[in-house]
Amino acid sequence: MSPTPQERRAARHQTGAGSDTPAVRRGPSGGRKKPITVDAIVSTAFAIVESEGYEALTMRRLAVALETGPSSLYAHVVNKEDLDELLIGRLSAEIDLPTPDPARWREQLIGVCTQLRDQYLRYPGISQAAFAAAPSNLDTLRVSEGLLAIVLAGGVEPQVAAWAVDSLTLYVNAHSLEVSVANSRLKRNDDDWVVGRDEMLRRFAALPETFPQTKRYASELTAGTTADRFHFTINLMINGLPGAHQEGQTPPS
Amino acid sequence: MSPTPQERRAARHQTGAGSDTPAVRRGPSGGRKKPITVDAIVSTAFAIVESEGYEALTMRRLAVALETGPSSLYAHVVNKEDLDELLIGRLSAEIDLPTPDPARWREQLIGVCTQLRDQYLRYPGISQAAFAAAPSNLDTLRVSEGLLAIVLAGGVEPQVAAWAVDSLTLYVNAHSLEVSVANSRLKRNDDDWVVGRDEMLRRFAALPETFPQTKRYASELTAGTTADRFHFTINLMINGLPGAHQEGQTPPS
DNA sequence: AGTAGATACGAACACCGTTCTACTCCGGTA
DNA sequence: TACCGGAGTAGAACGGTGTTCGTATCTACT
Repeated sequence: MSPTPQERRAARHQTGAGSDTPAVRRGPSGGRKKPITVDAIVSTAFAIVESEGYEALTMRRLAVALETGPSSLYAHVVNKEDLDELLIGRLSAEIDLPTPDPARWREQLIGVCTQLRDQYLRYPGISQAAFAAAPSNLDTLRVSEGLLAIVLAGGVEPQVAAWAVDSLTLYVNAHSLEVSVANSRLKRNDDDWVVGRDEMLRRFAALPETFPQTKRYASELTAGTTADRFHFTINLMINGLPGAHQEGQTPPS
Repeated sequence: MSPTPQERRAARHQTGAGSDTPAVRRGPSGGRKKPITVDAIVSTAFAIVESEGYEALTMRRLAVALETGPSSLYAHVVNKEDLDELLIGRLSAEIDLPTPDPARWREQLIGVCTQLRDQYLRYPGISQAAFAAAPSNLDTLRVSEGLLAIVLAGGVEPQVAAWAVDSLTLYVNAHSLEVSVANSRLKRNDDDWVVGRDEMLRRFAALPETFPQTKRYASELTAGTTADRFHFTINLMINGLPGAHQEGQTPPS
């Protein structure tokens, strides 16, 4: 009874929906107002990541926020890796997936990807955890299922659709991670990190003649916000999909 | 004279080609056969990453391999972060860039991306360092220049070309990182990590009815090697580029 | 010959994830 | 009612990390 953290983790994977014990309150609740639960741990972790970034999320920092010791966490969580999985699990659980509409499948796809990006950027650096997280998690699998359904609704061949979903999610992760580290770089300004676009243009202009294209198209290289680049790439991948309803054409009805 | 590591790093960025001091041999070479140089540090680091993975590359492990103490490294390298930058710098320096051929620009692009992936996978997990590395490094900038030249040779509009190069390199990094962590996962098998394709198929089949598409197309979802998926995505992005010579058509000559 | 400067390195600091062990308190049972 | 097993809570500690400080050593120039 009262499953160990290891058993909880196993239940979160594909081994069927684990029979949830009612979790009767046991043990000491001495000077403690609120007992430590997995949910409380995850919520506090999210608060830390949101305000201080993912790299500030340590077991000790988390324990302090919960007014306890680091070892107390291990009664509810297997690992830090396990905690990471819980985080991206809850994050994916809050993505809402539209019912696939064959006429609007491309924008639906963009919508879900944008949701994912927004969540990742809201909790800076958390996409690093998403890279390590197992795809066997039920919550992340739910998002994959939703994406796959949308692409299939677009009439894309199943094999292409399956791989495209993986490509898209991987790119969303990568983009979010890159933006997150760039943002955290310019916060701690001690590093010689190029900040503004004009500064970047000046550096490109000062480049030796070995970089002709970079010098020539410095303006294009530094143009656009991160959001612009995000939508550009997502569109690049989606438009490449040979769906039944191509190139924004409406179906023959 | 004898630039500090900070100055060396600054020279590696875009502040022109730093005047290289002849680096006359100074200091003690007591019981030491070979002096510690930046080059020796980087080479040893590569050897460690190649054989034990990026996560095994610690300052202490590196110091042991060089038969010295950890603090000795900081005379040549600013940071671990700086060491990472040196690593991906040398890695990019070994990419050979073809002279752009407008007739073969797509395969040239694939070739360079494949080279990058091979290097990243040869040193497992090093793509993590590539994410954090500043794009202002001269060696990485050389690769970007080469890629941009190829895409431009394909007749792609400059703005599209500039962004596409970024998208491509970001995806190559992400793919390599994902493959690396997956490989390192199945080495330390203590985790309940799904290994084989058949095991994955069985898990997908055991999924609840909430995952209809995933169950239906489990075969497609688990099909293909990582290399297959890599080339699929690269082609997806490249074929989406509206170049002058579209869809494998030969130019009108 | 002597000194200045560059190099090397041991010791230590603060922090990390994790484990071991003891302790406290509750619920069910005799 | 008394008790006792077990679940939840912590404190202390272990091995590991990146990094800094102070000091010792050796070379090259004055």
